[in-house]
Amino acid sequence: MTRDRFATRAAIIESAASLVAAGGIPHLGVNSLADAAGCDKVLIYRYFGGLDGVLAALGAERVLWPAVEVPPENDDSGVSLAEAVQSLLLEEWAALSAGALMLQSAVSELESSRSSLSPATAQQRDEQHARMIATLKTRHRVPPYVDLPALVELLSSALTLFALRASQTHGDRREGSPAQHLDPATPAGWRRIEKMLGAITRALLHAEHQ
Amino acid sequence: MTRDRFATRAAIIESAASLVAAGGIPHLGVNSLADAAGCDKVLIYRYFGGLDGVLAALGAERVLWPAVEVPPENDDSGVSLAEAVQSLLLEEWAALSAGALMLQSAVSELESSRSSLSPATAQQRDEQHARMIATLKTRHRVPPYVDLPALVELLSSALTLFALRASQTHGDRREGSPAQHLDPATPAGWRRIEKMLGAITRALLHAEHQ
DNA sequence: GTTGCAAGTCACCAGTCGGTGACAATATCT
DNA sequence: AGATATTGTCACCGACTGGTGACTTGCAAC
Repeated sequence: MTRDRFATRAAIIESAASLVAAGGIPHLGVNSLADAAGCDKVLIYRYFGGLDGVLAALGAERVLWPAVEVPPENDDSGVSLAEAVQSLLLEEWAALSAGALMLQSAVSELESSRSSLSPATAQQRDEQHARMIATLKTRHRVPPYVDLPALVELLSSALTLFALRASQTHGDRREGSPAQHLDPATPAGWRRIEKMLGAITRALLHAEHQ
Repeated sequence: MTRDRFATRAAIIESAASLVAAGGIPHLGVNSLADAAGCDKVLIYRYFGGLDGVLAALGAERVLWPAVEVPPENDDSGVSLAEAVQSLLLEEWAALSAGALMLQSAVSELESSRSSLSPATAQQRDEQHARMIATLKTRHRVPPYVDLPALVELLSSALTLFALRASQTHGDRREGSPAQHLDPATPAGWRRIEKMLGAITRALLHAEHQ
């Protein structure tokens, strides 16, 4: 072992990230973390003061909420505000679904055993949405009667829950679903959700509407 | 102790319900459950085969998802389809927020440590939504171009996530939120969400639209 | 009453958890 | 070189976990 404090510190955080991504925060323990990082568990207490310190450091230097970027420079090239909002939300959903650590940190907000990751996640999400709305407002005219932050928050929450549920149903599709039933984890079901998303944004954000 | 198998069985399930409601499924253990139920833990294995059996029994005989009822008999008395959908969703949200066991079982769907409560929750939710849509369709004319199940699923998911997040933020409001920020756990923020909900249902479900 | 079976209790197992003190090895500075 | 402070290792602690076998208590049928 190279006696390098920064290196082992980084190894601990790295291992914590992958362990959390794999099994969730409740399954993260001092022993397993030290084992995965290839160091002794006493170093976790020395460097971070305990597991919670590791999670705090993890939240401080990792991306816990997808940072979607508004596509550059085609300000008014035919793309409407409704389409822009929809595509941003779908991008956020895709990035969230693909990032196991993001998914787990999103779940950590909801668990009764709170961790230091939860506030970091909430803050990153808020900042990201604020940035998204700010750039949208500079590039499109937002009708004054529509509450864009509320709309984004509502739709983003719905998509987030879909992503969380989908991440837990791996092939164990439940049968007996009536034809009427809609399952976002199914391609057909997801297409309906996408269509509904488009319908909502179009109905609310098109200027000719009320 | 009254040597009554059914009584102790019921006591175990009852204690399991309150323990889960209080601390979540991950905090439910054989020892604590037996202690709370006032019986020996070996009975848990004898009667249910283990903790998972208790959770399965719990899911089978408890309400894990609010069963909101369509208000009776005022079919066309001025209440529009949009208003009906909105009020049903708000009722569902209120019932979900008030039921600790419901909240915890909803979280259990998202945890990596799956339990036998998750499928029961999902099934109850599906059935409830299907019933809600069915009665809505009999009492109101639903425009053919609108996918009512998808709309309900999307809005219900958003409200569910709001309820889950709110149940975990007990007074530890985070500061430094910009004026632009929207927090559903705040009265003002929640009012904006409600308004947005109304705007969406109205924009999509009013016949004169599109 | 006496017998038999189910209900309930107790003691214990092996394993894991988080956490700590004493110690060895290495790097750094004089 | 030697002295010192830091980095890493090891062994151990008490507490708790899920789980099981051997036991005692009580009800109910005979």
